[in-house]
Amino acid sequence: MALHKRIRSDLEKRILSGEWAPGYRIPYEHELMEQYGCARMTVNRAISALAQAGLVERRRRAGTFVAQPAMESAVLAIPNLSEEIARRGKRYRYERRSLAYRKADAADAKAFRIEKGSPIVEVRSRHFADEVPVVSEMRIINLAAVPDAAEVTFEEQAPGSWLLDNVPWTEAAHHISAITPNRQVAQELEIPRTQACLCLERRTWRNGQTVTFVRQIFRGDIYQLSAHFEPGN
Amino acid sequence: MALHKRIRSDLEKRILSGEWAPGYRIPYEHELMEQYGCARMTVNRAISALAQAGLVERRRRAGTFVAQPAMESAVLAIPNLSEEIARRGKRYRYERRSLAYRKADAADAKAFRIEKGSPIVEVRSRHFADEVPVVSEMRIINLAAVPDAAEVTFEEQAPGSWLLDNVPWTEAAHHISAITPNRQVAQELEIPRTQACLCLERRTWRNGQTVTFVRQIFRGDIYQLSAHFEPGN
DNA sequence: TAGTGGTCTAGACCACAAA
DNA sequence: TTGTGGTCTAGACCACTAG
Repeated sequence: MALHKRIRSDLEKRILSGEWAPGYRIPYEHELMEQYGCARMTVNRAISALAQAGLVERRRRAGTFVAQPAMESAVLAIPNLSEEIARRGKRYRYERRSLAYRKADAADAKAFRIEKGSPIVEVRSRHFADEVPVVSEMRIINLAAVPDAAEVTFEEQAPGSWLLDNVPWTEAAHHISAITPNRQVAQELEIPRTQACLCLERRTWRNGQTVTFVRQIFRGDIYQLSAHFEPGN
Repeated sequence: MALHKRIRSDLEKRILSGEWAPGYRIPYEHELMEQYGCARMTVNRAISALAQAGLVERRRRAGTFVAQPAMESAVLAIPNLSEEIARRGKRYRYERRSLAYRKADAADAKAFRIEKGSPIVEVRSRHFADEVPVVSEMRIINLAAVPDAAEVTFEEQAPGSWLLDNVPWTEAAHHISAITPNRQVAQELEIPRTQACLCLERRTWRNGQTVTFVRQIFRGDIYQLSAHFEPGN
C-alpha cells in the first residue's frame, strides 16, 4: 500500500473511531513527517484527501481539525429537518411521542444489524411545519455504540439532531421507497390513506457497528428529495 | 487560480464540451508539462483529480483516456434499467409507446429549461421485467443540444441507453417524490390507482444547455432507490 | 509577526501493461 | 522491452491568519 494511503487510513481510523472527536487538532504536517519519516508532500497529500472527503478542515496558521459531521445532507439533499423547514419560512416544531428501552431481539438484529441482546432505545416522533405534521419518524439507537444516549429523553431535542452533535463520523446507507401509509401513519400525518408517502430509511454505522436506524415517512404531497451531480466535483 | 486547477479546468472544458469524446487519449503528462511549462507533479495532480471524479481513466503504459459517462448511477444507485433488471434475474423488455416532434413552447422552456423555439422530441415508453411493466417513462430530448437524436426512432433502443452511448459528459439533478398515479399511469403499470409510486425526475445538461429531461414512474411496491455514503469515499 | 497550510520544482525509482 | 503513470524526495517560496 502506498505510504500516502497508509497515512490517510491511519488518520481516518482515529477519526471514525471517535478517538479524535470533532474539533480535535490533528498533528501538524511536519510532526507527521517525522513520525512517518517521509517528505511533507506525502503527508500533505494524505491530509488533503481527508479534507476533500470532508472529514477534516484545514486552517492556515492554526492547523488541521476534525470536522463536524454533516452527514444527513451528504448524499441526498436531505437537510436537517429543522433547518429545511425554517428555510421555507415555516415554524419548526418537534414532538416526541414515545420512548422505549429494550434488548435487541432476533428481528431487531436482522433488521438493523445490531448484535442480538444489545440495549437499544426506540424513539417515535413527529416533525411539524407551521403546526402541520410533515414527517413521522421511528428511530432505533444502539446504546452499545452510543452509551450516552441512555441519559437523554429526547423530549426537547430530536434524536437526529442530538446524534449529529454527539457522535463523530459515521457511514450511512439510504433506501427510498413510495408507500401507502398504514392507519397509524395516516393518523399521525393527518392525511387520507390514499395519499402516497415517501419513505426514507437510513442506517448509519461507525467502524462496522450500527449506530442508529431511522425510518422517516414524509407527506408525499409536501416533500421531495433532491440530489445533484456534477462530474467536476 | 492555482496552476493545477487551471490545467484541470482546461482539460475539463474540452471533455464536457465534447471536443474530446469518450475514448479520446488526452496528451501525455510530459506533453502537458511542456505545454504549461511546469513540473510533472503539477500536471499529475490535475489529471489525478479528473480521474478521481471519473472523467478520465488512466492506463499505465497506454495513456489517459476520456471515460465513458456512467452518470445514471452516479449519485443514486439507479443503474441502467436493463442491467438492473437483468441483475435480478428477470428478462428485460423495452416498449416505445409514442414519439413526437415539436418546438419548445413557453411551458417546455420553463419546465425543462430549454430555450423557447428549440426543436425537441418527446418519447413515451415502458420498461418491463418478465413482462411486468415496472417503469413508465416520459422523456424530452433537446435536439438543439443533440441533433443526432433526430435521426433515431427509439423503437429498439431506449432513449436513455442511446444517450449514454452518444452524448459525452453531462451534469444532472434529480428530484424524487411519491405520487398517486393518474389514470393513464395506473393503466400503463397495470396497478390500482391506490398503489403509491416513486417518481424520479432527472434533468441533465452539458455546458449549461439542457440535454434531456426524464420522468420515470416506478411501481412503489417493486422498486426502491438506494444511496450509500461513506466519508472515506 | 511567526508559523501554518498551499503550491510548485527538478529530479528519482518503480510497477505495470501494452506493444 | 519500453514508456506510461504512481509515487516519493528535499528542498523552496508564498499567502494567509491567529495571536
